[in-house]
Amino acid sequence: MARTAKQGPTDGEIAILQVLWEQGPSTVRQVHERLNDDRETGYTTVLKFMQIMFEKGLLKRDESHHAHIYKAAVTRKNTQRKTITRVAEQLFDGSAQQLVLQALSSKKSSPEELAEIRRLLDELEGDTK
Amino acid sequence: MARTAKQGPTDGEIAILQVLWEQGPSTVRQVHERLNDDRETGYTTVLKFMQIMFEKGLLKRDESHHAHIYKAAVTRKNTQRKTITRVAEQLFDGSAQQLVLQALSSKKSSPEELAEIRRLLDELEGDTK
DNA sequence: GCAAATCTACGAATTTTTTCGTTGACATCT
DNA sequence: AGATGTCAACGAAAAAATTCGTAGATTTGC
Repeated sequence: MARTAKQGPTDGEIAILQVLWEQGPSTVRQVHERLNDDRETGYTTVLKFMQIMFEKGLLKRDESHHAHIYKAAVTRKNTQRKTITRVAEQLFDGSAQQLVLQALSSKKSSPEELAEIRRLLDELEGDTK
Repeated sequence: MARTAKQGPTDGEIAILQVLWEQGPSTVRQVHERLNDDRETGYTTVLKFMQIMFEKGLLKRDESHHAHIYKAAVTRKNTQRKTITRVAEQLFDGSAQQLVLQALSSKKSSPEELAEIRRLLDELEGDTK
C-alpha cells in the first residue's frame, strides 16, 4: 500500500546478507551454521532463501564447485543508505536530519561517539561553506 | 528468521498511522481519502487494514458513532524510536551512532540543520560531563 | 417512510515471505 | 565399486501481508 519506496530486502534476507558481509563469500552451509548461532533454521530454508535472493539479484554465486559459493551482490553501505532513506520517508517526513536527531536523543552516546559525530559535522560544514 | 526484534508495523500500516498522526482521529473514509492522494487503494482494503490494526492494538476506536472513529494507539515518536533501534541492530551492529554517521554523510544537510544537530550534541555532552 | 448513500463485518482470493521434505546428483572414503 | 555424506533443485505448504467483493445495518435526504 504505502510502499513508499521499492521494498528493500526483508529481515530474513538481511540476516543472510549480514553473514555474507561479515565472512565474505560462503557456501549455504557456512551461512547456515553462522546463522544458527542466533536462531535455529533448517538448512534447506537457508538454501531456499539464498536461491531466491540469487534470483532477485541480491546475491551472486559461483557454481563451478559442487557446493556453490554465494556472495552479496549489494553492498552493506548501500543497503544502509537505502534503508535510512526509506525510514526517513516513512517516519520522518523525508528528513534524514530529523531521523538523526531522534537517533541521537534516544540512544545514549559516549563522549567519544559524540566527538566523532562532531568531527563529521565539521567536515560537512566545510563543504557547505 | 532474523526477526532481530519483534517486527513493528508493516509499511502499509505505517502509511495509515502516518495519516492518523497527521490529522488526528479519523474515520476510515477520511484515512482512505487522504491515502489516495498518493496511491489508489480500495476503501475496503483500508477498512480491513484498520480493523486488523485495531485487533493488533495498533489503533483504538470509538464505536459510538455509526462511522467508527479510529486513532493511533502508538505514538509517532515511539514508533520512530523502535524503528531506529531495529534498523541499527540489523544493519549497524546495534550502534545508533553508526547509523547517525551514515545518515549524515549520505544526505546533504543545510547549515541550519547541521547547526541544530550541533546544538543537540552540546546538550548531550552536557549530560555526560 | 423510502430510496440512496455510507459504513461495518465477513469471507475469500492474491501475493509475498518463510519453512521444509524429498529426490537425485555429486563427492569422499574405503 | 559401493556405502556414506553433502549438496542443489524442486515442489509444496504454512504464515503473513495485502486486496477486494458482497451483504446487511445505519444514516441521510427527500
